Amino acid sequence: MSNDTPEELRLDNQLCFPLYAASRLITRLYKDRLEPLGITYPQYVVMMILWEDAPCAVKDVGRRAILNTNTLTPLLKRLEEQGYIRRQRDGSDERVVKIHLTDAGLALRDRCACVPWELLQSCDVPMDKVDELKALLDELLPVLKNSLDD
Amino acid sequence: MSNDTPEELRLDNQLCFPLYAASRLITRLYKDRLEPLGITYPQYVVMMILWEDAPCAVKDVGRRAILNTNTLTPLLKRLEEQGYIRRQRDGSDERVVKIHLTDAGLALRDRCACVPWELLQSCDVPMDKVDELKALLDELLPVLKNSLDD
DNA sequence: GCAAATAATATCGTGCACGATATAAGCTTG
DNA sequence: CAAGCTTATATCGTGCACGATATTATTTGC
Repeated sequence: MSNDTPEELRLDNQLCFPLYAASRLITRLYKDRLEPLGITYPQYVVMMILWEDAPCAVKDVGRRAILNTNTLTPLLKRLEEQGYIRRQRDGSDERVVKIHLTDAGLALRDRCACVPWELLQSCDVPMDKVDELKALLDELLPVLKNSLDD
Repeated sequence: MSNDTPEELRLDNQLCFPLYAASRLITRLYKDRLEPLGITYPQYVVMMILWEDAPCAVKDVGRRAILNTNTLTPLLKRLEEQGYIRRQRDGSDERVVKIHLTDAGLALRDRCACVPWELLQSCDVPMDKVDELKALLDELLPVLKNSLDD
């Protein structure tokens, strides 16, 4: 019996599926290393942004992480409960909530320093492939952002 | 004031972040085209598997989609409510739930046929880059699966 | 045959992700 | 300076994702 599914609807021919699957698998890999620190992968992304830019408005965190406040507000509240950040209204513009790093939040950076390296070690994927993949994704990302603005 | 964040913790140096971001952006792109059909992107992935393999045990859908029953069971129930599939215990092994396509489920395939092509058109990303990216991801995926089994 | 191990689904709890809507502060323009 | 527009954040509802655990059916070893 032949299968009439057209080629373009076969799972193995999709670009999006391996992207979607790889993203989830990597999040699982991170979990083992981030769970002892009490944070999730999306929280880790937000912390990376804050380690570079804090103090930083919620809006600016969202712009870099490509996340809206409906995702960020509860996530930031959880980070605040953990004691890693402080949320504080900006005096000069009361609409803005600025995110500040606490001492624990800054200290967390040192405890995370080995995570990216350890992760690369754990799955032996060749370094040149990683670089190639990253270059392609960095090219794709702005294109995707643009087509969502239309 | 200098920023002491080590290079490997900078967001722009991560491989995983653009993967995570691109995956989410693409899901948003799909949303516009799948919403009129009443399904989400993960449901679309499951339907692609069923168009190839139905009738098919939940376990086998999960193996291909890389999803466990805690995600699949509710997702499949929603597809059943929409009338696209039928869930039915296997007579020869009562543990197994086989997923069957309904007529509407099969008809949905034709209505989805243009989706992958339309999506590629909507964001003008060059075809050779897409192929390159897909090849790299198909190489990465098995490696990731392996390192999660350890 | 029957207890223990294994296998296939299901359920539960927590945390994203996101469209839609609400709220409140600031800005603008007549 | 007031009505209306814009901006920043928050809230709500739905649907993944997934670790942990429960449930029921089959298989395995004695």
